[in-house]
Amino acid sequence: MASSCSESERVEQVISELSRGRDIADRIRVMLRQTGSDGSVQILVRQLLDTFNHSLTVLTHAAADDSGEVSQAAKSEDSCKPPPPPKDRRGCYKRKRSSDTTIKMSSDLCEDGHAWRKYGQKAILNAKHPRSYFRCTHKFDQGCQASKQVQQIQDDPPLYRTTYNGQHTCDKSPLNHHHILPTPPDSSIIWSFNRPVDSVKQEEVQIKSPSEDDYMSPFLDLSGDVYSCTASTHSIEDVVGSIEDFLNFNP
DNA sequence: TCGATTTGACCGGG
DNA sequence: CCCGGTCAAATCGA
Repeated sequence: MASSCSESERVEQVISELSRGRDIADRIRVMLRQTGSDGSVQILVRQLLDTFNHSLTVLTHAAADDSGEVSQAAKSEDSCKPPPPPKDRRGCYKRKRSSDTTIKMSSDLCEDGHAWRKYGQKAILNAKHPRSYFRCTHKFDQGCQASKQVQQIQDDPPLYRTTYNGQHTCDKSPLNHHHILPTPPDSSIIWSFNRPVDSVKQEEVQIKSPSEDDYMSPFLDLSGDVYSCTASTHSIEDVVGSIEDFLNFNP
């Protein structure tokens, strides 16, 4: 892992190229449908689309994992502070399972329409930059369970990964945030891992989809460089793991 | 003064 | 036992 910075840049380029390939394949699929072409050809094109989507998923995951190689030499112990009083916080919180998680890759920290309150920051092993933890400002007054993590995964150009957890149940405008971004999302990649009962996200898919047919890939492709993946029964790790297995046949 | 952020400690899953 | 996620006291700033 000597040159992971340039490596992540290359990964981004590959992601971009794969996106184009996926779009082209998608257009071919539409044309085949319109011309009533051979069903077996359509299946092949569908598989091609899946391959593009799988590859994009793996690369995004790899870019995130690979984004740092720097030492965690920031563990400086402060010895000049008085010892804090002992606190018993056993059982004071439960770690959440990663259900209903949306990962957004973005070149800037654009506003998503919700009020967030930062509650923590942590240096992550093998990551250059610390990860910041946010929860909805209305967590306590309205019980909103939404939270997000933001981590810079690349320096030049800056690339941020924002992981959204949970749904906003607060009064603020719910969940149109992908559509009300002040800047066009063409520099972002959004991966949504949702259950099919998640009507809000499904609506998002419908809005973004080019209103076509009944393409039944588990990977729903959206317009532009925004992608969504529906994982009906799997966790993100399961999906990514199976994709990685799949890609072992396509190195 | 009060809400937001920072930061080190604590907890628990893997 | 390591490391990521969360808590909460200290600090900041409007």
